[in-house]
Amino acid sequence: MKKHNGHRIHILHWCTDHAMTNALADMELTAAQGRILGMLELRDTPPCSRDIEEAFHLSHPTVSGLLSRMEKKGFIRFRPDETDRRCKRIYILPKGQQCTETMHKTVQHIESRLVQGFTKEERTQFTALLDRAIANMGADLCCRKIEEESETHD
Amino acid sequence: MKKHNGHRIHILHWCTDHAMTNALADMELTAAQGRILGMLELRDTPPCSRDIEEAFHLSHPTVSGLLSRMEKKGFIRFRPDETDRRCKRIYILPKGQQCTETMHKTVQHIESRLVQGFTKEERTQFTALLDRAIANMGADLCCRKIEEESETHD
DNA sequence: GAATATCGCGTAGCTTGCTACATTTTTCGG
DNA sequence: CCGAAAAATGTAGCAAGCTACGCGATATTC
Repeated sequence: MKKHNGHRIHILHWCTDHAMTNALADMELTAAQGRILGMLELRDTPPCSRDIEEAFHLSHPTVSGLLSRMEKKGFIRFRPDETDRRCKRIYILPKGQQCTETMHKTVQHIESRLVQGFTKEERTQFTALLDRAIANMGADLCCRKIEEESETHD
Repeated sequence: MKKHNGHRIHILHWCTDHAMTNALADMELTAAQGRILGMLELRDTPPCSRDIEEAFHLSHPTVSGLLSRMEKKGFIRFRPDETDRRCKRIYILPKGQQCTETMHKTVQHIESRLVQGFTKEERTQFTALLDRAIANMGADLCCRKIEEESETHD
């Protein structure tokens, strides 16, 4: 229908997200929750909500909701920080630990499927063009904070 | 943080959607509502919900919610079909009509910003690679229905 | 040391996406 | 012609994103 690159990105995002959702559904994990679990596993010190917000560029109510659902399902556990009584550190539980391997495999699987059939040069160029497009959108920093610049249309 | 193409697509989607949201905020329109409005304008015959679901690959409760909010804000109006009493046709109202021009300009603006600084060859290749990636994800048909094929990880 | 600012988190309430089920109307088969 | 299937919509309830506001704990400043 629409032949815009924006539309293509929309579809591609939909596909990868959907593939992730499907792959994790058996474990009662959603895509967003899986991503958090994968991050928890890589950390040596248990993070607090704030750390997750920054890592994924999400608002704190969003993270709060995700974590409480993950806690309810037994993937993680909260425990108050010993020195700073404001923050609750997030500990991954065995049930959560078990899912991380599948999670990482799924990410890899989707990654390889995305560029299936691409030559080495095409893969390099694909990544490079995506990065340049991101930079064009003013998000080379990391995404977030683009405001105040969409009024360039005469 | 993550160096996956999947992550890049995630960010890019976030950026384009955010840019659209910002550009339409003044008119009390959200990105999803704007897209629908843009489609309404191009049609000669007023569509029913079903048509919109198919055009954007959305579920009918999603479309239903979008439309009812758009109706509440005075962008559109429902009117029962004369022959088929099941479906309600969707008519764009003047207030909605006024927004479509800005909508289309915004889409164009984002499009050109995305590939800003790309040579003609790079633009062609970018589009081609995106299309191939979409086809790889099993969505060459249009997206949707990928199920039953994410278990290829040994 | 007390007042104030900042930080981490919680809750309320919104939009947009989904699935699953119900309802009504149309269509189709016997 | 009547009953069953299919089609269009509606409703309930959930996940994941957001902003705005509030509250308690820590930090800072005078």
